[in-house]
Amino acid sequence: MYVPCPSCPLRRKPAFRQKGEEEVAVINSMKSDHLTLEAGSEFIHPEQSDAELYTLFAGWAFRYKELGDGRRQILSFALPGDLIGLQASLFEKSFYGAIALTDIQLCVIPRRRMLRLFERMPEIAYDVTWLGARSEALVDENLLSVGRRGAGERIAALLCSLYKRAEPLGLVKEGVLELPLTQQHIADALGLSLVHTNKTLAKLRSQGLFTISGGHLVIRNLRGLSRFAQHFEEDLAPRPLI
Amino acid sequence: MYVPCPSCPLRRKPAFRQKGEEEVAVINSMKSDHLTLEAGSEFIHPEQSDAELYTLFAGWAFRYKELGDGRRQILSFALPGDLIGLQASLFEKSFYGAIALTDIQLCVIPRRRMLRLFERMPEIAYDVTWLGARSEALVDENLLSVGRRGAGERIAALLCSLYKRAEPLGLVKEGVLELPLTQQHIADALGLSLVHTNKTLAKLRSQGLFTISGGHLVIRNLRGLSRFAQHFEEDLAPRPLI
DNA sequence: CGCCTTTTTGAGAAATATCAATCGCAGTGG
DNA sequence: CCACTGCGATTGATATTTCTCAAAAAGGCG
Repeated sequence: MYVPCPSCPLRRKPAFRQKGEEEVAVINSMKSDHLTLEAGSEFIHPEQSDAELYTLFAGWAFRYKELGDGRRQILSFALPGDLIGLQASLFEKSFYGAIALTDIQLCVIPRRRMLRLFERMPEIAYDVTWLGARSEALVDENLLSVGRRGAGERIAALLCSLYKRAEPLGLVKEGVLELPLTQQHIADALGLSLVHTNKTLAKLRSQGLFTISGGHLVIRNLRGLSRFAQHFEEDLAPRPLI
Repeated sequence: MYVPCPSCPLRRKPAFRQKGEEEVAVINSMKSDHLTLEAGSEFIHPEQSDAELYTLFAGWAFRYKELGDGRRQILSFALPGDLIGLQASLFEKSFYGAIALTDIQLCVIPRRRMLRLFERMPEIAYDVTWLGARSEALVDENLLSVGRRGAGERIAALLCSLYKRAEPLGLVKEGVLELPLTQQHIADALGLSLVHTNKTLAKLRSQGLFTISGGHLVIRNLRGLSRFAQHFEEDLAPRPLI
């Protein structure tokens, strides 16, 4: 399957800034491939030296780092429209790995074309930089969580954040968000152990702020959950889609 | 005091990539000011809507975020040559604050000139993006620390990282690095309490891997400290200086 | 049904936080 | 010179949080 950028359904979502035809055409010309990968595939490897730049077209993924003895930290989750691999494609080697959480589709922008892209269309270069900055903002927020929020607050903040990001992508249907995270993923993202994550999650659920089962998340009171988590950031929108 | 980019002493350090005259001239033309600020000054405020882009010319600074009730997380430390404020200058408002740790000097690049910069010199735009990605990499590494390393490892990793970054800037003299961090800063950066930071630091010191007193850090065994911290990242060098 | 992954539970151990002083030292005013 | 003040470092005692280990329960799937 190959989706040409001008007819990309993502581009029409409210989450994204509408672009002119010419710009979309240039983006399309940069795109070298459209990949389909199974859940669990690692498409950027730690230490990999020739990673490409990707836009996640469909599905969920995450970036992670790990220590020598196997301890793993998830750095950020990626949703459709997110750019993945900017660092990895800019540097000589990647300092992180990226794995598909669900089956995914990726638009590929070859790293070699990056500089040419900067020369050819400065607006797009600006947008790439913007998206890189947004990616850092996501990690910043995560670091705040892991460093300063308690276990319950961390989980609440993560759910809020994902929900707020998923909504303008049209991923929330009738109040239900399909969340492909296992409790292990949540623990890995929040710097918690699996067991503690499970117990804390149970406690939160029992307070009635949200429901989560079988991969379906329903937030009964987003305002209240945000307040509990002290999570007050809205997702920046509209944003560019490369 | 005003330092024109072509005669910038920083630019000659081994940490930085040497640039052509023309490029340096353009950078110089972008620079609108050279500020001198006292230690403790906050030069980017959380929520600020019109932050400029800065290059730290001299001194140390840090970026931070905080929760409503005052809990504070330091996101990253900035050393000379580092770009600060890319997110803040790209977005409508800043999601973090930035404060001078020591007396500092900043080169100012007005946010308004950013897009023009992208049009005028794609190589520089590429470098800005590169520096933004490096900034994210620093936060990634911090998040790994806070999420997965124990207190001792966190401190060791932080010291290693700062030392490895300071060295190519010529800030390490006869094995001694002047470290302007208070234990409270270390605690804020690592997601630890002040008391625990103090006790852990004392324990580490007693193991003889390093010495730290009166703001002077001497690492006796960088290899050993790195191994203990499981910190194996070298600072990327050479890198662009904007 | 049997096998695998994920979730859940219980119990005890370890790490880290909090509270409350005290100490050391540099600057400051008398 | 000395008392006084303020900030950062240090210490001891105690309270919480979070982790680890071990095992059982619950689903999903061929």
